[in-house]
Order: sequence, then C-alpha cells, then structure tokens
Amino acid sequence: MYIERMSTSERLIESTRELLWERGYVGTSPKAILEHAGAGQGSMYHHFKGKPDLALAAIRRTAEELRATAERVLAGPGTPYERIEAYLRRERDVLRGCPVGRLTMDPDVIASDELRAPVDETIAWIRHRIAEIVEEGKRQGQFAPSLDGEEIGAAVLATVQGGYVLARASGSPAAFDAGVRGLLSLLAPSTPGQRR
Amino acid sequence: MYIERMSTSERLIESTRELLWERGYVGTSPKAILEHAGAGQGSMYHHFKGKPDLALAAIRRTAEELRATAERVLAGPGTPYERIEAYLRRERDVLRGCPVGRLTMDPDVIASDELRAPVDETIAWIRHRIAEIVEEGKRQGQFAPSLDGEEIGAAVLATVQGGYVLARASGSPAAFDAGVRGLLSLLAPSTPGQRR
DNA sequence: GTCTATATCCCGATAGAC
DNA sequence: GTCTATCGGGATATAGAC
Repeated sequence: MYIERMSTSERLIESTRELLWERGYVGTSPKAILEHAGAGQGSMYHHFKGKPDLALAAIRRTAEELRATAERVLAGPGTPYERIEAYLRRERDVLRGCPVGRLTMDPDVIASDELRAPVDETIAWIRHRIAEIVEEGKRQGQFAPSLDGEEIGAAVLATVQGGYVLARASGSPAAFDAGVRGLLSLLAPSTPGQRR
Repeated sequence: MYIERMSTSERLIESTRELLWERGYVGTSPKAILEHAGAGQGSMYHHFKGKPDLALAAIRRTAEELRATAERVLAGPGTPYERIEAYLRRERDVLRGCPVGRLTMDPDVIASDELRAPVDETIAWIRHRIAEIVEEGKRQGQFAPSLDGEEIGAAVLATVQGGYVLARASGSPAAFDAGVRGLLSLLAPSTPGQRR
C-alpha cells in the first residue's frame, strides 16, 4: 500500500484503519498507531484532537470504502438473485472479519454516537440496497411475493456478519462459506426465472 | 443473582463473566473485575494464575450455560421447523449481543487456542444440533431433500450472530427481529407438513 | 485466604523545544 | 509539523504482612 510514501496524516489514518480492523478500538493504543505509522506523539496531536478524533477519520474512510465495494457488486450484471449471490460470494478476507461490523462489538464505539454513526449508516445502507434488489426480483417474478425486501436484506447481511463469527470461532473460512451456501439454497429460484 | 452471597472465587468468576460480555477480554481489566467482585488483588491471584486463567474459567461457564439454553429450546416440542423457529425467536438480550460470539472479535481470545476452544466448541455444537433437526425435517418431508443440514445450521446460527451486529449498529433490536423473520420466511414450509 | 504495598510498564494527553 | 520530555493514572503482576 506504499504507506511510507503518504503524508503523515494519511499514514496515521491508514495505520489506524488497519489496527482497528485487527484489534478494535479498545485494543488499539495511540502508541501502537504511531509505531505503525512511523510518527511521533506530536504529529498525531497536531493533526487530530486525540484518539477518538483519529478513529473517527479512520472509521469514516473504512465505511465509505466498504459501501463502494458492496455497491460495485450489487450494481453489477445479472438477475436480482445473481447479484445477491455475487455479494454473498465476493472475495473476502474471512478470518479478518468485517472492518465495519466488528466495531459493533466495541463498547467504546457503541457508547459514542459519533463513532457509531458511520457504522450504522453503512450497515443500514447495504441492507436497504439488498432490499431494493429483492423487491426488483419480486416484480420480475424471481422471488415469491410473500418475501419482504427489508427482512431478506437483514437476513442476507446477518448471514455475512454472522458468518465471520462462525469462521473466526473455528479458525477456518469453511463455516462462512457453508452459511452462504445454506442461505442461497433457501433463496434460490427453483426454476430459473420462476417464483421459487 | 445474589453475587454477594457467593464465595470469593465464585464472585470473581461471575464478575468476569459479566464484564467479558459487556466489554470483551481486551476491555476488561483485573482491577475492574476486583472492584465488581468486591475483592482485593491477593484473592484473585490466590485462586487464579492471572487474567487469562480467570477468563478461561468464566468463558467455560458461559459457554456451557449457552449450550444448555440452546438445547432446552432445540429439544423442545414441535416439528423441526417449529423448534428452529423457537430457537430463533427465543428471548434474548439482543443489544447486549451473544456472550460467546462476541469473543470471536477479541484479538487476544482468537490468538489463544485455550481461550478460543470453548467458543469454538459451543458454536460448532449448536450448529450441528440445528443440522440434525434439519435432517430430521427432511426425513419427515417438511424440508426439501436438496437442503444440506450443516449448511442450513450455519445459516441459522449466522443469522443470529449477525443479527446482533445489525441490532447493535442501529441501537435497536428491530434489525435482529427482521433478519430472523426474513430467514424464517425462506425456511417455512409453504403448507404445514409439506416439503415447501 | 485476604489484604496492602510496591514494581514495571503502558495509556492517553500536554508542553514546549526545534 | 515534528520531535522529546513529562504527566497522572491504569494494567498486570509480585511480595509479604496478617
């Protein structure tokens, strides 16, 4: 990622993003960030008000990047089912978990409306985006009219977020893949183009 | 919970269980445990080798309790679908999250095979238990023969674990409930007793 | 068994030199 | 803008009195 070529401020944000992903907010100290970024104390407090301020910048960027990645897949080609399948099957660093979702288990993030906001917005956005695609599939007759877009959206996103939990518990991505296959087997149109 | 009536060792374990649930391993200090338990430093290091040893006792107990709670619901009355529904709909402290699943986001827990083991075993056990029930439903013709028990088990458990993530992100249990309803609408036999 | 005292290091932040 | 020095407090553990 050529982190050594970035400005100090950029290096601080990128280092924070990586450490937040790996160790969460509570487990990430300013000292660890500074060492990773190759900067001194003064730099950090010159560019940011403190740990929460730097974390906010990092979380916002990670959230925006995740949203863009999801949209690239969800707005891709194919039927509604195929686009949801593409989202579920997209390449992921499964054992690292979701850089946004993992923050919901961080007590200090959840306690701060400011830190939680980008997490909430990103997750709500992806869920709603899936819901729209489900509704599109219903109109096309690919999904049963009885399905609720928002509910299926929640189930799809939860399967992903929970899949990370299963995978990390077992130390293997296999459980994530199994959950995805299970959900897809339930969602799959029984005949292509038909209601189920 | 009458924590004040327990032995010192019991109070330490129970206090650790509560703090691990609330703040995770990294976010829980021996000092906080001692204050919560009303004990001094010496007591803790007399009964346990240190923080990891005390956490292990706490995690083992929480894991065993969760497994027992799940089994009570999964072994209950009703058809396979109804028992899975009962598991998904059972009363939960949704915004607190899963006391076992949340540990998978803790870097120090995942880094230790000893601390991770009870987490892994509990999650694998519940997943397999659901898989058995799905297979039973297949034999009874309630579920389609094309479904894979282990995959559906993974999807069901992932929906629960991911539901906590969605709920905590939004600060409301509604998203958890939506995911559960979404999954159930996909799993539901279209006619009672029929294959779908 | 439980307590207090102490040790060593890390945490998050500030001050002020350069 | 970046550095080092320093601060008050907390993390984790040990020592030793009672």
